[in-house]
Amino acid sequence: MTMLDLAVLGLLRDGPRHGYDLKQSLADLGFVRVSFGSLYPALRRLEKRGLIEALRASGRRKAYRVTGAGRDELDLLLRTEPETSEEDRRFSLRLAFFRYLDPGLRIRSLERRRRQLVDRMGDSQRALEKAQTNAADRYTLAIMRRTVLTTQADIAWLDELIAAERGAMAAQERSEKGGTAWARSK
Amino acid sequence: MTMLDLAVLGLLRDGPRHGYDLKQSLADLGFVRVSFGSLYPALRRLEKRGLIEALRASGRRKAYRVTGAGRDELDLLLRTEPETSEEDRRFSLRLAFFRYLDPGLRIRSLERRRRQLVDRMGDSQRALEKAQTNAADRYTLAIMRRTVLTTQADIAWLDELIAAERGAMAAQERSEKGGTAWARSK
DNA sequence: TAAAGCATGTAAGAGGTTACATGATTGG
DNA sequence: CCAATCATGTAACCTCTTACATGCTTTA
Repeated sequence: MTMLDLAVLGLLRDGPRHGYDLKQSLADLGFVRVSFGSLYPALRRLEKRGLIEALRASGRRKAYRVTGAGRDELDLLLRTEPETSEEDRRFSLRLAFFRYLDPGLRIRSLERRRRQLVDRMGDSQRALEKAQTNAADRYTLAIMRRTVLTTQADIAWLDELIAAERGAMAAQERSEKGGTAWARSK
Repeated sequence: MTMLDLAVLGLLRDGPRHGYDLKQSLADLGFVRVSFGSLYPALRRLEKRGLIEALRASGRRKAYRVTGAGRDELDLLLRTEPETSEEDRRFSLRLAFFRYLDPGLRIRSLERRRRQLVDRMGDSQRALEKAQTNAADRYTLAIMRRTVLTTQADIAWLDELIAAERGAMAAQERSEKGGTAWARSK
């Protein structure tokens, strides 16, 4: 299951779409430039695996929708924490489809990600300090400094996200424990 | 010429290295996990193109060094501004080998990069505002906010780098215009 | 009806990953 | 001397990119 497959599956979960149309949304998800030469084969791959199915509504466009198996597979992919090697790219993708993930798992996922980033920042800072004492090349130092700064910013961003998530969950719980009618209707 | 080829060429420019050894440095350059199955073929590719050559110093290790043609190719790659599609990844790699690029071109390259990032931030901010008025999904908004924050941080980092570069260039010029002996010896 | 853009598709080539195989060297 | 690690290499498989081919639909 490639990133592209996951992205397509997630996008189709909202409702049927055809290939040409998906291309736009894929760009928004960070696939700067998905070529049709990879998009159409991806659709056929997913179809062959029974995760999506084609609806020839229009004669020209070929829309696809996710099957039950596809929904199960997407749920599984969203629940499964990715390996370290894929961590970064997968995290953004999973986040894009977080609304399909159980709220409890969302927070756990965010906290796990936070731990990873904190670990990484420790490593980066140590590497930077070591490089500084070794009087490393100016540009090498700049790259390392950037890694530290980027990771810091990412952690701060995650913290906001986690806080918002906790707030939403608390609100959800309040509404479940005998809230008013409007509160129950999420 | 892939990112990997460029990275290997740049690393070897410092001096002969063998494959197993290169793997560590490649990780530092952002190749989280280059497999030997891609590294060794890359070395053979570069050798076939005459950009590097093997020195069988030890019986066990197989060190490579860049040839004259390899140095020319690297210079060309560093001078050439990458296409938009590759911009991000290439920029970091080029920066890692900036010391091999003409100082004047360095600043131009950094400023070009800055313009790209500023453009991108404009796009991101507009996309975010539009999504906010459309009451988009919380996570979609979070991803967009992250893009804006990351780009901002990157611009700030670049500004420091540009300032440092200007400082270094000014110092260089002063030393060239009849400085003292120790200043001339760069 | 001709042009421009929409939409799907395929083929060739390149490169990456995993897994496997193999030999050399070092340390206990 | 045996195990662990160093070090190189190959094969199968998969996916991506580019380029090309093809037909439909809108609009001028």
